Amino acid sequence: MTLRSPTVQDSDLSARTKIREAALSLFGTEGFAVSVRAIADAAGCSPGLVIHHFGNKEGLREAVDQSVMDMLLQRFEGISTELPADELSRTMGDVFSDVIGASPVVRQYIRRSLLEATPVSQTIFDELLALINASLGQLQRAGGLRESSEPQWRPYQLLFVMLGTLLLEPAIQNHFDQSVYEPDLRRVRTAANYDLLSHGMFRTSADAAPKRSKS
Amino acid sequence: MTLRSPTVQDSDLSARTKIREAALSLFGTEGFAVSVRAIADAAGCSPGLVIHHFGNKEGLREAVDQSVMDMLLQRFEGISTELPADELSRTMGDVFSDVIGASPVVRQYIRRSLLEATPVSQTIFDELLALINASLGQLQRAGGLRESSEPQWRPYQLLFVMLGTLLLEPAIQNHFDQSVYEPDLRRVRTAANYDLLSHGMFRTSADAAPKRSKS
DNA sequence: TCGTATGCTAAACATTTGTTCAACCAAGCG
DNA sequence: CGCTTGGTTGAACAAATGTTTAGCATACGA
Repeated sequence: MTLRSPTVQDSDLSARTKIREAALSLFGTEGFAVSVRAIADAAGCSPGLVIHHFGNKEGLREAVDQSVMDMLLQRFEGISTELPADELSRTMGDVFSDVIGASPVVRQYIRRSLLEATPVSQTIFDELLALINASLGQLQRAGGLRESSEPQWRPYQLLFVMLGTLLLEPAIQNHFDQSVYEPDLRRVRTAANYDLLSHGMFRTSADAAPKRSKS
Repeated sequence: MTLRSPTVQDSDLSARTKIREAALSLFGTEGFAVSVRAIADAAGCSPGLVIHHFGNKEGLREAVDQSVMDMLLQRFEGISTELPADELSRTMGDVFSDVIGASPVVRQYIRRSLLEATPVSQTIFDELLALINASLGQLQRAGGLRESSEPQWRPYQLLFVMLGTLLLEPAIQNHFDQSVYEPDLRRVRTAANYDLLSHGMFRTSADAAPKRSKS
């Protein structure tokens, strides 16, 4: 503890990081109930070192949460919502898919976090919602949104469509040969989402018989 | 325990059921890592009895899974997809919300199951997908669906919209005063979903300037 | 009535859990 | 060189875990 730069938490060189990443992976696949010994094995060190670095198991969880959050927030920084409206609505899904779905390990961890009521899950959720609301707001101002009697649910609907594949990935994956996060599949999914968000999927009577008189 | 009908597995009267329901609740809230002793306490019996009735902890999990599946499949039986097309598209969300979201305990258990890769989760998912595909097929035949270049993703999109609130309930709930599964909120959500599925939410250039020439 | 199967418990068992502790090693520095 | 400091380990510990076992009560059939 003699010379540490006051900018970040501490020396994040080798073993500490390796433990944290092993924990990220194992928490995601096995849940928080996974043993410290299993994490230590995966990191190639002794169980004692895990405790030495993170105080206790809960401290390790907080460190993992923090690292995931940092990564996500940093990626969010790079997203500009200052795009032309039609561009924005078309690329929103792509950006989301990139930011959230990049690494399988992170995907799994986020998935597991989102259904428990941990602080990090709430933060991720709120952050995503804020991003969506910013985009929707800009779209609204640019006249890129249909009017609706119940607009309050739109951010959530958008979130559902964009997070659906992430949340249900384990079940969905069984219906596909290649990973549903392959670039190819992601592209057609984004296109399908854009189509849904632009026109819906039900054909209404107004659509079926396109007349001029009905608004 | 004198007269038991040989139709079902065994005497399902009191203690066994109480253990199973306690496990259903605790698995949902705490995860499968919850201790047998905690389950026994919640059921008001000894830990030994849990093992006596279900063999081991894994057997208890299977029994809980089975009971949830039975309940869901039984409710699915009651759903008729033989409705007029416009009626079907309008009530689909309601039915789903009723069937899946009825009990908070079951909701939480399903949520936890769907994110993990257990057999029961796959069955629930496939069952939901089959139900949706049946509805979509009927809608398609009745001409109630828009044509799309990527129709393969529609069942999943529908699933995402309908399951989104269930999957993200813990995070969403923090943004609302009353339960998001209150009848009132469920109604406006269903309406909002119907609106989204019917018309989308983005205003396309075709919408903005309604001309006759463009297909 | 006896015998016996069943629902159930309390205590004990072996294993696994998170955590602690004493010691060791390597590196930096006087 | 000696001395300190921090990363690291292996063994140990207390608590919690899933499970087993012996025994108890009760109810039913013979």
